[in-house]
Amino acid sequence: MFESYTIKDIAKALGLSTSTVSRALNGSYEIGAETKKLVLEYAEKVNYRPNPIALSLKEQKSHSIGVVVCEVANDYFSQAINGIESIAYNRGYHVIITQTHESFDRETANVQHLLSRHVDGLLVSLSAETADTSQYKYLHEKGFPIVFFDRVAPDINTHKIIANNFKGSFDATELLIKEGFTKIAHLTSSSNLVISRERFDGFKAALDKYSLHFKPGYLKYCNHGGMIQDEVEFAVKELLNMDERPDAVFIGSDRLTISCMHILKKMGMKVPEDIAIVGFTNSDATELFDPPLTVVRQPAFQIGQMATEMLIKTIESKWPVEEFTTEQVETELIPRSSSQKPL
Amino acid sequence: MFESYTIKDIAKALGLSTSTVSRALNGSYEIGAETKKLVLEYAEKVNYRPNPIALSLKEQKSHSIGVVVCEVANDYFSQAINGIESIAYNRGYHVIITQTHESFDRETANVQHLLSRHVDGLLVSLSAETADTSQYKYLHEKGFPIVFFDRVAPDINTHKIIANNFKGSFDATELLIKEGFTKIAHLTSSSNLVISRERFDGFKAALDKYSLHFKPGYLKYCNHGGMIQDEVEFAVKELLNMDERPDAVFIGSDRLTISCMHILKKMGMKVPEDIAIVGFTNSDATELFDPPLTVVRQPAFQIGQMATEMLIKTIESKWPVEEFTTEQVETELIPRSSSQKPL
DNA sequence: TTGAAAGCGCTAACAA
DNA sequence: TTGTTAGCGCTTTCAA
Repeated sequence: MFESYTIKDIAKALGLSTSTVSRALNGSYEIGAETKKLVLEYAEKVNYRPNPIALSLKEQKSHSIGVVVCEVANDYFSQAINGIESIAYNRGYHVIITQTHESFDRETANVQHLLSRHVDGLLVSLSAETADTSQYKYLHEKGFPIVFFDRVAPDINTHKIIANNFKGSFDATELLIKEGFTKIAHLTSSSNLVISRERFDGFKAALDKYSLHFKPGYLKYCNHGGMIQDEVEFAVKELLNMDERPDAVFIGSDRLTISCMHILKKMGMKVPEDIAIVGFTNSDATELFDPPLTVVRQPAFQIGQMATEMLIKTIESKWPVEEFTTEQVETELIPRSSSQKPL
Repeated sequence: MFESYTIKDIAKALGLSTSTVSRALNGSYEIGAETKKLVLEYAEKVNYRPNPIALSLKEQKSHSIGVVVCEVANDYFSQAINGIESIAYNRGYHVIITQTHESFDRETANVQHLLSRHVDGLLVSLSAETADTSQYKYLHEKGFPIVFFDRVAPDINTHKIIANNFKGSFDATELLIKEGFTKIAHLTSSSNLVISRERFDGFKAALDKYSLHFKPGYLKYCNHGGMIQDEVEFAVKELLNMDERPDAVFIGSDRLTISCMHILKKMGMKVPEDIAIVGFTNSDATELFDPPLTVVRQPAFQIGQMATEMLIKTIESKWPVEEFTTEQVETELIPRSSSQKPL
């Protein structure tokens, strides 16, 4: 084990009491300038580092924040985590990341685990399976700091930060319509998720604006968020086997977009000739795809940063926080060939 | 703050002493069956969770492991972290992730930060900039558990886990040679990294086997690991502007592979017509590229798992660990069109 | 079989 | 200005 100096060691070495040393180290007023200098210099010399565990025990705070996401190996989330980490690091918090793999049970277990670790707050993006948010509601009512990002809980009035999913979807769908596509399907994540609802609404609104009839069969949910490959494949095939096969599909999630492209490729379908594609994704490799993919991109890094700032502010608030805000950030539509109407 | 029951609460409620409760909870022998049952039932009822911070303070262990990687938003590392998390979670450790962004200074700060947090051990993959590994050497000599993965420190005799970079590179290069390419360049990460050396050696060995002359100008290092876009662009352009322009390039890292593809696309170069490509990358979207990319893939998830298992074993060893192993895992070459000789 | 008490590193109320 | 002491939650020796 790697050990370091304690306040006690310093006290002993200098012939002082631990409280004096503590005071010197913490820049208290009630301390002699001489003593203070002495302690500080010695502490510097032996490279003294306060033991955060002891501090945590004392202060009843762990200086850590728990993160609940479906997966790290997902461009959106890895970028968001990057943002989370950048803020937390500077503010002296450490970040404990847990993955749900889109399972509600795993999510519950993770939250329990994080609580038992006494995290000071939670940054959560719900799993695709999660329909029941009562555990969060309970915590929130007890005054425990929680910030939701991306996949938020609709029925909990706490801080939230989300992309403008409606507009992102509207714009993407409108792009397809303006290109001349009329039979536009929508492949999306779990119907449990608010983002799925919002993205559908944006999609539907664009259809309505151009008086295109919405065909219920053109809407496909993947309730496991695409974690089960068969689920996506089944949905895509159903779409392609319809009597009136869609000529374009707007996809509502990162994982689904990439999965769908794999499936289409495997089936030998040509994009955009056989079917045009626009999808939500934060992968920066989509420009290199065949064809280059038209995407809706979210500012994941900033979302992570904002969520973390909000959370830390809530954690450190002297007063119980009663006012909660929902921040919305804009998405970016990047038009490329996958959404172009073939001549 | 969200609070939970303590051993003291239970003791008070049951009219017992804290030590008795502690014994009951820990399945000690020296306890009456009745009392034990009573305590256990009550603990269950109130959903008692031991305070890990108090435990850490007592045991002088934090039950956390520190991870040092260059970036989370990188397919190789996000997959490795996934593996790390999967093991750590089950073994009751939590994982603190830090990112170096390929900077040595940031790496040093991260290690200090992790140590001040009293992590029980370190899982590290060096930054591209890191030439000086003395901080690790110092810790290792003090008996502090460290496991290196992927980007290992050559001069420290501790546990390491790496891919068979030599063979991965040899196979990739051989594939290009067998296809008929003769002017093969090598674009790789920092010359500080052992993996760069190993990958170069594999590359060179394949050249030698087929009696192809190695042209020093065909070797390009990116000492910032591709974090600086200009650095990659400069290297690629130099390669393309050579009198005897290479007809293929073997790329030694994930980030570089994707960057290089972006640059070639921007320059309007055709792959593999103008230049063929094989690259190390763990992205699962490369199949969708134009053209589909021939890649060397590492079992990142397993590497993360193995490294974590080794680390936890070292941490929990009763005896000072003296024997260190270097585990090697095989890479996978996935041939696709980017390495095919045009007819 | 159970309880009292000390101690892990630190802070802070209280005393001097 | 400095020291003494208690206490954060828990384990563990020692005593009963």
